[in-house]
Amino acid sequence: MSRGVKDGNGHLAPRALDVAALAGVSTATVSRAFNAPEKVAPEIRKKVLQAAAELGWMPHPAGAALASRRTWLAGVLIPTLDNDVFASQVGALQTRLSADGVTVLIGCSNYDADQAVNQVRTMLARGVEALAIVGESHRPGLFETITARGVPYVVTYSHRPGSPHPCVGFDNAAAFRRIARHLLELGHRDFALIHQPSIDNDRVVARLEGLRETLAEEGLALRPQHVREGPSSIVFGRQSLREIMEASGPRPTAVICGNDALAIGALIEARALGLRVPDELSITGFDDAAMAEQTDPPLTTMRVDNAEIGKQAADYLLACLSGKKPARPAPLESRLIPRTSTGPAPRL
Amino acid sequence: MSRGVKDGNGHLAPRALDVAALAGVSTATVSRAFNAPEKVAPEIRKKVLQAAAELGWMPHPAGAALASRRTWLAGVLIPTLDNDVFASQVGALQTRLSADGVTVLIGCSNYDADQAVNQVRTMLARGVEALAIVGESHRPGLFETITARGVPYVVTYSHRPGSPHPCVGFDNAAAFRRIARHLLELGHRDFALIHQPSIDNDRVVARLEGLRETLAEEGLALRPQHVREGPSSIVFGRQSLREIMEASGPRPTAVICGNDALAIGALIEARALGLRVPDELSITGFDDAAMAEQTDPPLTTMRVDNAEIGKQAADYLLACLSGKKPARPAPLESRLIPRTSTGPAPRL
DNA sequence: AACTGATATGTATGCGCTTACATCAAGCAA
DNA sequence: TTGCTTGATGTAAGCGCATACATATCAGTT
Repeated sequence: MSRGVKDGNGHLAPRALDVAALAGVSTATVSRAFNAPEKVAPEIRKKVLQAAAELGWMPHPAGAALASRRTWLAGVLIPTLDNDVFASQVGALQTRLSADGVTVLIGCSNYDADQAVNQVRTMLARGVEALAIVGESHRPGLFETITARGVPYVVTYSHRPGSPHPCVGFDNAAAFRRIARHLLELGHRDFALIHQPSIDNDRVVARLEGLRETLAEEGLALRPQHVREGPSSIVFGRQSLREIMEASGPRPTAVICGNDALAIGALIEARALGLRVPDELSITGFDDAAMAEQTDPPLTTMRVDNAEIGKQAADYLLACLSGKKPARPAPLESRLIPRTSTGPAPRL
Repeated sequence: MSRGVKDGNGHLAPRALDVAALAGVSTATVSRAFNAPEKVAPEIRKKVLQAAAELGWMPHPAGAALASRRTWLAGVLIPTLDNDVFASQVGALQTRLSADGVTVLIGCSNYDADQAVNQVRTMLARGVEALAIVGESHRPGLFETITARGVPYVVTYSHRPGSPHPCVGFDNAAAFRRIARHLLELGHRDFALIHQPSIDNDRVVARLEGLRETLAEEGLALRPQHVREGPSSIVFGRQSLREIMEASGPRPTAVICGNDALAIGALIEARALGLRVPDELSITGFDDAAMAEQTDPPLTTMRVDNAEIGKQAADYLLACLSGKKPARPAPLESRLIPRTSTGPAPRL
């Protein structure tokens, strides 16, 4: 050990040179023993590994990154960790990437477009070599910043036909079309909608469009007083259902909710209002959360495999990193899970 | 630009030297303009910043880390992101740390002690300068590895009196003592317990001890057939309550659950069994999840401020990083939220 | 005018590692 | 034997930056 710098314990941090000395080889061989084992004679490699273990040495990532121009870092931009949907995407992404030695940096935008840009900048400054970004409605500069750096990226959670970006996700519009079809087939003609904030959120916007489109095909539309937009909480679901049911004019026979929390709120409030579900009112959710099949009645909802999104996004980015030009991923399926919170529209 | 290395777009990545040339200063001044603005004349600084913006330059983290011996990286080890409790801790930790320029690396152990050690090793190899670790029951070597590197750390989520580690969290044993007291005061004498896996989980173990201890003070104990350990899911809660109620011998009048999911399951099953809550059976949860106040009846549970844990852990680590020897954090409060899933024990 | 001290900037070294290239040894064909 | 090839190892040059130290500048003193 040749330097004076000590770590917090008064020990000297070993370097490749120390390992090399102990093993009786050069630093080049030490490096190769770790990064290109096939180029090193087995017995030499063993000596190096043993010396490293003895000194507790690991390659210093900064030195390695500098010399090799590889950071083995990837970033993921999500709205928040406080939502299972994104948490499981991140979890799966990380599991897959770390299997290939890539470490994941997480950036949360808190649903704020400016924070999103900042987070991406920060991750880029950290040297991430690939990025997964939830959604595609971001500040204009965001994707330019990324491509200007030549960093491969993938948009997750949504898979809009015609998007200029590589995406891993499902077609949000199609998912809501599916829900609408389900209810139309049950004879519903009067719909209400309770959904999460749509600003800067292309997933939500796409869903609304899918819904409007499908209703329009039947000459139907949502009455403004039957649409509520707000935080995706049980409480907002309850409050919204009450307001919708108290509004003047004809009552809806089906309430479509942007996620299961809102739907559970609606379900609870329906009970409080003495409305029988599904006899008098049908309610749908989205996500198929664990709670959805435990409600009374169990909730009809759409199931999306978020872990699969994370995994496929990771696969795509890994392929990019290994120099391939992978094909654009195919859209994932979202699946209607019909339970008993939906039923035939009540006879007039 | 002097080198031949190109990024993925065919552009050359600018370096401090390029910025220096454009601004007509030395690289030292460029560095100072970013890292020690007060040492640079305002108009020169402005020129440098402008040149950097023009070239899209940001300090390369590897070079910076190598030269300054600072990585500005911290790690957090949690069991899983799939649990709100940990997700919000991480979220708050990250928010606080990133405000001070520290990036967070996340390691998930998936409740597996070996993975925990590996994740910590990986993060250490990445150069993290501080670590937050959920819980203290880990493989023997884990904390030694950390201290051998001289890396400051903090244990989160639990705050056991007498722990050798600095902890940010609440006293799990005390929290369950509180629950037990609450039920004892209501006159309950026959208890059941449904809890999550206790292996490698000091938080759960501490809670069980707190409970056993408090019951023992009254000469009471849990009958083995009234204790169920398994996954913390609604389904397991349901199934467990059924088994407990079907067991031979006297029935419990109160069921204590390890978290709200289990309690909600128990609540649902109680209804299915035709048991009136709280008249015939009291049920308690833990965590005070959003759903807890929406159940029928609303769930009596313990509230813990997980975001506060994350924030305080971050504060502690930040203090360590700035060279202080901060005092050991005080335990946080967990608070009983009495709702109507608990009531007086039924008369015999 | 000469000197002092404070402040701003430049010079040059090295952080720990990877890797192109040089070197060397050994095996084999001629 | 010689020359050539192949594979294993060493040599040494950076990677991009921060920073100790040297130098320059200038205001204020005497």
